[in-house]
Amino acid sequence: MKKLTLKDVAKELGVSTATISNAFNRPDQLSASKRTEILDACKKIGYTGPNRAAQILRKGQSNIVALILADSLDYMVTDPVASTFIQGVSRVLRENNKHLLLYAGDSESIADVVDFVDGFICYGAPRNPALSQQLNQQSKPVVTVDFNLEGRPAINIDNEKASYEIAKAALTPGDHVAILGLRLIDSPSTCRIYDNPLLNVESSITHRRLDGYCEALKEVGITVDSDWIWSLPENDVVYAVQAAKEVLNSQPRPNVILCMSDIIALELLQCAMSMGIDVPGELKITGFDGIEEASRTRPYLSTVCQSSVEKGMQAASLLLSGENRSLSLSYELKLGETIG
Amino acid sequence: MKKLTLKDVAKELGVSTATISNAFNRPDQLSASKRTEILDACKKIGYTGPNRAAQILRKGQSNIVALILADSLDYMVTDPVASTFIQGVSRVLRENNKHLLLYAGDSESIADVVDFVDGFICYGAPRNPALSQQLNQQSKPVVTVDFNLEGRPAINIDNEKASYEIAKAALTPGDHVAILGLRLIDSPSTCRIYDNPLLNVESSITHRRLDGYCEALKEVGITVDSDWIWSLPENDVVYAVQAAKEVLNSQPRPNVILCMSDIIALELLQCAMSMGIDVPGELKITGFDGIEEASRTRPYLSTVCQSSVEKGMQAASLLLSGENRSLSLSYELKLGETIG
DNA sequence: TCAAAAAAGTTAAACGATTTAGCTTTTTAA
DNA sequence: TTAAAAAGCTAAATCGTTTAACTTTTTTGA
Repeated sequence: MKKLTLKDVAKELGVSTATISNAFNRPDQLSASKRTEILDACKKIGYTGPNRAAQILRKGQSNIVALILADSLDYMVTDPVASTFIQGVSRVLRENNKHLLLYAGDSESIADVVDFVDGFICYGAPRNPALSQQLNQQSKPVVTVDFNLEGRPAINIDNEKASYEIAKAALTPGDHVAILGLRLIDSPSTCRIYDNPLLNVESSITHRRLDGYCEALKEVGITVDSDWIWSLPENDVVYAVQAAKEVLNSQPRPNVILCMSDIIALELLQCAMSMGIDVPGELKITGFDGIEEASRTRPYLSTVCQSSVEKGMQAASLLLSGENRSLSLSYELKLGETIG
Repeated sequence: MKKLTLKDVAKELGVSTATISNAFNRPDQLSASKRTEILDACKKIGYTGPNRAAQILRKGQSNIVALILADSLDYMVTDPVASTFIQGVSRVLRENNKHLLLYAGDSESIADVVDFVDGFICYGAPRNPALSQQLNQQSKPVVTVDFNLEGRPAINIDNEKASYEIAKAALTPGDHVAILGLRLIDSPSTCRIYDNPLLNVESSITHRRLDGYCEALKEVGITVDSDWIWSLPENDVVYAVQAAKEVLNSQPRPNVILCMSDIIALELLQCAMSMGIDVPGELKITGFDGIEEASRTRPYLSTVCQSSVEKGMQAASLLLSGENRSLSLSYELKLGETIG
């Protein structure tokens, strides 16, 4: 049996399609009695309401929000920071009867969805820079997180300040310092910077973090050559392990390593311990993010805690509100046992 | 400036709308020369292709697949098992240019999306049983995972057999056994079964697992009273901690505890160790799932390993293929240090 | 009591495409 | 040379709603 349409129902009840439509969408447009009469009849004959596909076309509204994650979903979905972010987003969307479409930041284009979604939340700089452009050229609302898009509302913490502070807390004059960074250069594999040009992603948060570290280093009177800076292509355990081994086997071994994420820091910590290196005696480690696991290790990690759930909730709220203001969220320094 | 429509383009180029449409969708319907001419012109005037919302209505196809997760997204997105499943799904969808809509299993209804999605993947029994009914009544393709829906293709491992095997490996005649189960009864909080009626979710995998345990217990000649069986409402750390404390403080303390998930088992393990209980000397523990963390603990967990990524990939492939066959995936017993 | 205002419904034109059937024109086959 | 087949294109119907504009009926207030 074919699915009923609004037209069928109208014919059946001997009223116009507009009236049926109004019964569902605009109660003020008809008498209460007629409305309940219609709704009851619909239930009886098995009409569950206006077809959503048609509604989307006609109203130009789908109740679907696209969440553009920086990289392929493959990486992102299992990342603890990203997935708690998704958690926050989904919580608010749900409260507002919106639906969540996950979109990979390394996609070719947003053309596939831009016509029907109600808006975008963009989490991190999309791996494919074309997406940023496309996002900015289209007219649906966008909220960016950990990333900036000219003229669009953004949600961030002050990455530079936070990195400065955590670095400052870890550093002592004379330290030999290494930095394990994220996407600082454009390479698909983990590598030391050497003379590679820094990736110029517009207001990338990892560059902000680097700036913060450098500020602190300068203040303490330490210089770090670019070959003591690593760049991992993804915030993933695989790359973290590799980088950890590399840095710990480099001569002379650094006694402070600043990591741009907890994932990296934890892997480094584990690697160091398995090599019998004393943390924080011989090696101090700092992370970034404040994931749960970071407080369960022994010694527990020094890191910058930011609430991803909060970020997600704020992002979704901001998008739904339609306002165009940006938000700077708070963070918290957690000075743990890995810096003594 | 308003967005261009196919009609505008047709007028501009002096051809019919059908031709423009064909240029984008059915190359065989026009000459190659005309096609490139049209496509070039479109690029020039800034027409990016047919409006997707209109396409969805007209074609009845959106390239969107809804993934219904058992519970609220809030719980599910951060669950390691669920999120690796999502990873698998997203990988295959991406390869096929499909998009992923996340849908909560505790939603009121699927009416919001059923009209426009191309199909459903249902991961676990939806918290709201009405969804199962609605899923079965509608005509779009559905693939179920860790859960069965009459007449629909399903993907599972043999939960009963796997549980039987892991239990068998852990048990010795005379053991005092407890079971930490999942959603065995209908309660929003962690509780012992006592005389509560078992939840009768049609072919719930956790009941299968219980059956497997019981089979093994019977064979070894052990009986387990229902008050030594716990039921957690969610596979979440919070409930796991609570249950762990409860069971470890019960008198007489069991010396074997069978857990229906690794999350539960790991929390139990940690709790036991902090209480100074010797594992596996005084207490043997088994888990279920084979999450990564389970192999990183010391002693490492005995569990049933199943590949969630694989499950996700198979589910998506099956859905896209349109076939109606079910799949029984393989699993692997990992007999670790927690059972000695 | 009566004009004006408000309420309740209806009509018909969008929304922006796809697709079938049919009409020309060109190519092929005999 | 001509009939048949193929290619290329168009007109018009359709997908299932929403909504602006309009008509008719009811209510209101002076």
